[in-house]
Amino acid sequence: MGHIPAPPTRRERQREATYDEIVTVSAELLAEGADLSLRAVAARMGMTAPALYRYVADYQALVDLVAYELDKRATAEWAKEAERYPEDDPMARLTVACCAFRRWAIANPRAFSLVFANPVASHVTDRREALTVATSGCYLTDLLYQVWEKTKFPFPALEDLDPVVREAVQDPWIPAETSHIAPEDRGLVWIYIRSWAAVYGVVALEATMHCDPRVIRSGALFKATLVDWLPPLGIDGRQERERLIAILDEELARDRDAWPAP
Amino acid sequence: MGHIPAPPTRRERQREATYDEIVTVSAELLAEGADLSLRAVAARMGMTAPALYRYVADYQALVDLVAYELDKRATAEWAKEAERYPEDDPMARLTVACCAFRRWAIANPRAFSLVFANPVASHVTDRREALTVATSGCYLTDLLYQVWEKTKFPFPALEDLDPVVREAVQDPWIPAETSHIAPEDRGLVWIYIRSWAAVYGVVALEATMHCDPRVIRSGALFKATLVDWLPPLGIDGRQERERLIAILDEELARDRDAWPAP
DNA sequence: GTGCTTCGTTAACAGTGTTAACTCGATCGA
DNA sequence: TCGATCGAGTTAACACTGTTAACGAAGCAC
Repeated sequence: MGHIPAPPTRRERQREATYDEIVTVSAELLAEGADLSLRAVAARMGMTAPALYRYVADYQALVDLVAYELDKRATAEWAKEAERYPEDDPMARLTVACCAFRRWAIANPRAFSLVFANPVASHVTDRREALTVATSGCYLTDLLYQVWEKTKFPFPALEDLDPVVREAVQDPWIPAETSHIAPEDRGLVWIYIRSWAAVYGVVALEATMHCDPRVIRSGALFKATLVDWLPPLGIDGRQERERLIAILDEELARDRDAWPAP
Repeated sequence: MGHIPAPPTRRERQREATYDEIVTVSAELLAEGADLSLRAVAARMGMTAPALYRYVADYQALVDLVAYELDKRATAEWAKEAERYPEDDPMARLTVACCAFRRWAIANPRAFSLVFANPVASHVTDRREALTVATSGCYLTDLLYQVWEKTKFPFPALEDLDPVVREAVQDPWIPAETSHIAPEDRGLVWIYIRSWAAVYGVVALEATMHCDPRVIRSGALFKATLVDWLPPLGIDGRQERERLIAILDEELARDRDAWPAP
């Protein structure tokens, strides 16, 4: 009891730093369009490939590690962008965060594939569990919860849900903090899932380029998808609606400036 | 003039058969959970790997070939299912086809990734062009067109569209037959794109398992997404709506029976 | 039959993940 | 402080991958 959290010894700090370098180097490789390989990562770190086995069990573990950390770093990026708007304006923050997510995905398609399109093999429970703590999911759903606290938008009652879904929202296996949601309000989780499916869909379509490049540049598809979600999230008033659309447009304009011309 | 279409010589037939075997064998490999490799394909065909270079330029070409053909075969599958409903009932056919698409994606996640999540590199025009003739896209959009012919559901006027989008729908780079759509009706293509994004999103989420398995089994997320699209497609009447939902439920029930228990 | 083309072979190279055996240095207990 | 221990890293090797080059053996055309 009263344990001091064990001051990290020198070796532990070194080890932690190595882990950090692994994911940083991996991110570099992905950004350069190369593909992630143990040997490439090791080489760029000035090591030989087998040395990496001191840090990851196998290649898949490397991928998982990098995916998890990239998700974390990307989320920090979005959160920072979102903080341009005040804490008591979660809807603005959510809008900005979604745009930042999309921007990140399109700028780093390989990283996106790694984190969000990396097929989860049948029942490898480790990877499932890793998914349920994904930083990005928790961040976005938390923002959505804050929106709900303000607008109290409607969500389906538990008894209106498909029984299986009811069970799923009561004991969710998704990356979201749900412990603070009252049991009778768990229908809210269904909104989490549905809205995530919507933005995930467009972003995946755009990031993998399975979409007209001009449509991607314009951002119109993404915008339309987000705008459709305003009423269900309790944004009814014309004024508030237009305020958010303005924020959205502003973010999308930033993208067009940032990306190179085709 | 009056050319007989050059009767396929023996060699040509042989070659065609070899191509067929390549994609069949590739499909087998993917279905078994193995990953697509030149050597594995060649071995299973009783050949050595370099021999495949007589048929494909390199590995990426193999992937593209297999992706294109799998898409074609899968589409034929969906179309066959859809034909259980009469030709003058395109909405029923579309519903069934979407369910068949989802069923196929979840049953063959690797094939799905190959065809629909395979990132198309920056501006390799060949692959872009291949995408614009994808059989599945043409089939589904054609069904959607038939629905429009019946219900005349509304679509945005050209001048209401983002200028870039307007250009995109007038000269579309998407897998859809658009030549028969009157120029002033090209706003319809925007519906093509948006509805495709919606179903693609859910199916991608489910096929890559980035989703609660129970939600996948229940089919509720997919159902909700499709149901949301009924009104925009001109399905307003309660009767017609319930008829289609019944069809939808029936298809989803089939899935639950077909898949193994978790 | 003589050429030419096409299909397939073997051999080899560079790259991948992965394991085993080994070295060197830091850390810790006596 | 000495000696044991553990941990990070090495090299060598194996079984894979895509890919090229050089070669052989069929089929087809004249």
